Amino acid sequence: MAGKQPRVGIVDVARRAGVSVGTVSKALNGRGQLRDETRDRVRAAAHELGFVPSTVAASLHSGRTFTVGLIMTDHHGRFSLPILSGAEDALGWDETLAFVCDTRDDPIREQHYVRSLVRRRVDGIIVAGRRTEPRPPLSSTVAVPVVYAFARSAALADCSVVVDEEAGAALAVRHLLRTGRRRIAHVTGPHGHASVRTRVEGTDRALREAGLELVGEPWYGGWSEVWGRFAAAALVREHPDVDAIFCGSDAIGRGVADGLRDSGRRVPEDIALVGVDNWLPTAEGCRPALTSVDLNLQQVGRSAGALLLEAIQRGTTEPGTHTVPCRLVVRASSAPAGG
Amino acid sequence: MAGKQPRVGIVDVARRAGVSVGTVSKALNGRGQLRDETRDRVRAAAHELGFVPSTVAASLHSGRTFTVGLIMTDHHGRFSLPILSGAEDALGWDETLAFVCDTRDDPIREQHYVRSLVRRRVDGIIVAGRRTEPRPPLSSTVAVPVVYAFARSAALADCSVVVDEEAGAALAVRHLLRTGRRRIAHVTGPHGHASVRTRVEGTDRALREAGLELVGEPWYGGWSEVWGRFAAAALVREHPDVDAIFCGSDAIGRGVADGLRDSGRRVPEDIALVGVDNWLPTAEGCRPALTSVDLNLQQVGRSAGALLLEAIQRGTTEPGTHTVPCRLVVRASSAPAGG
DNA sequence: GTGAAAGCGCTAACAA
DNA sequence: TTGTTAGCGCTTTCAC
Repeated sequence: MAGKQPRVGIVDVARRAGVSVGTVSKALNGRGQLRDETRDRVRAAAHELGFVPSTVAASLHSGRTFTVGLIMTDHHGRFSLPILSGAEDALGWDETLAFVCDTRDDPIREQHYVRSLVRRRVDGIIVAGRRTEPRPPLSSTVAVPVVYAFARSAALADCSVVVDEEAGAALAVRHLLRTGRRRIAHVTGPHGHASVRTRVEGTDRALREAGLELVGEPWYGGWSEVWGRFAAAALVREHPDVDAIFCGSDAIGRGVADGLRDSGRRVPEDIALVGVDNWLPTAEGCRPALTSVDLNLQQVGRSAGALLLEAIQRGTTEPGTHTVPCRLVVRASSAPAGG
Repeated sequence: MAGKQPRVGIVDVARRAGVSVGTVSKALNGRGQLRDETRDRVRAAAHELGFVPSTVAASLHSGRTFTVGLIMTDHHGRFSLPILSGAEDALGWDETLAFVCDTRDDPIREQHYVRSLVRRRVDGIIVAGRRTEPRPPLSSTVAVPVVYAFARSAALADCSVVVDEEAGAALAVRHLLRTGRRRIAHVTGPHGHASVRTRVEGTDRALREAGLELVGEPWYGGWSEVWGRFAAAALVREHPDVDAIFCGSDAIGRGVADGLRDSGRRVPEDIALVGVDNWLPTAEGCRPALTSVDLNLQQVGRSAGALLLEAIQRGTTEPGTHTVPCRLVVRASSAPAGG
């Protein structure tokens, strides 16, 4: 449909309403002093003509486009979509629209996108990471406010919003302790990942605070279910008395659940489980449903959006790393042993 | 960082290079006839000043923004992100950027987004569905080309790109037949879903072509693993001689796999399994890994992008429903019984 | 209360 | 080969 019929512009509306373009502008934007009658007449004319004002023209004048860029690096959007959704909440989804750019892990592509965004005069950029290691900042020549979300910028003066994973891990462990578990093990992802190390720290701290320590060493491996299954089997062989396992991700947790069942252990009766991510397809598909640490990504997005908005309005970002807490979502996998 | 230092514009470059703005424009866009020396001098000046041309100003003049809108209705992006990625390929990701709008299933919100997109003068809009039932078209007053992807528009004259799910189902069934299965059952989602009915048709057709028919009736239920587990148990009780199950989704397939194992059946030795979606977390997490019908969503996006591009350039869309074939991804769950 | 006119940053037709 | 100028569609002083 449609396409080439010449668009109706403000002058058409003006002609139709029998006023000047200036008046139309004022009428439609509710600015200036106009007689009600005039305002109504203009509105009517605009409506009849199906006039849709062009923000690109307005932007040219105001310097603001009410547009932001979202650089994402996780093609599936598991992290970046919740962040986008939160950012929209903060920026006003009915005001500000987001260009979504999937870098596909290509730095060249990322650079292109950034240039593209700046050329389009976005008001700001949110850079959403997929891993939590600090990431190289965008070229400092980008004359637009930037907020990093989930993965902070390696430049500490940049504005970043991250998840408090250390506290999240502690949350999980304290929950297990509260439900009566004492012999807690930890099966997690690759030692090379910052997330993994941070979560180990949180785990250790919570246990230490309770005068306990981890059963065995953390089991480092991959993020996959396969790894979880394997680790579970090995773990119960090595530590038959373990009564809870904190898993570094929901996928691992799910694998562990299956592995335990294969080994003849019941979840949660014999062994309680907690995962991380609260990714519904996995956590809820798990048997039994998996208690999980939610990373609050939407909240990360909201904070990032709010900080960006401030930066846009004040002209400068609140520098430093801002932290969002985790949230525990309790499901069947961690019911008290006595329950 | 940055923010308020007055932006460098084309006039600054002109002054710096000692030429007029027209010359700068020509030099930077490679248009007109310029001495090489001049062109270089301008480029140098632009570079030194960190000049980034504003596409918003250019758009005002050209009428094109090199920008499209992507309306999505699946918050997690499982369908729309691959579509976006394909669309970018077709539209040229380095040329055209996409505003991504998650309607959150709210028609009001959708309408707002559409108005917002039109105000921003996007060159076109892609509407990505989450289910395959024809969806209500955008208001016909939208004076911008629109292509519907995955879910076609209820208005047949609109331009839509959909997946050939009927053929996809037939593909799955023929694969099972080819690997020596004869007693094939079908466990699928809610009968109310168009996808479900279409896949049943494809299943029936492929069986009929082989002179066979479905074992029992299709098992309609939900899209969940829970349903798959339940159905598997009931199915083997009712039809102990079944040797293959075509599942309406990977989640169902995974549930079925678990249910069969619980019932003491081996996959694929006793019973082969095929799912739909080829969603890696599920298909590859499945034990054994699940053979699956890939919906080729990226290809859907590519087609949608290409059609949109044509529409933008020619000023009108290729009307009608365009179809993209499925693709079978073979994994362990459907290995020949004899293998 | 309303209109006229000067831009916003860039492009392109026309002059020089 | 380069400069001048008239817009693109809108906002906003400043006159009337």
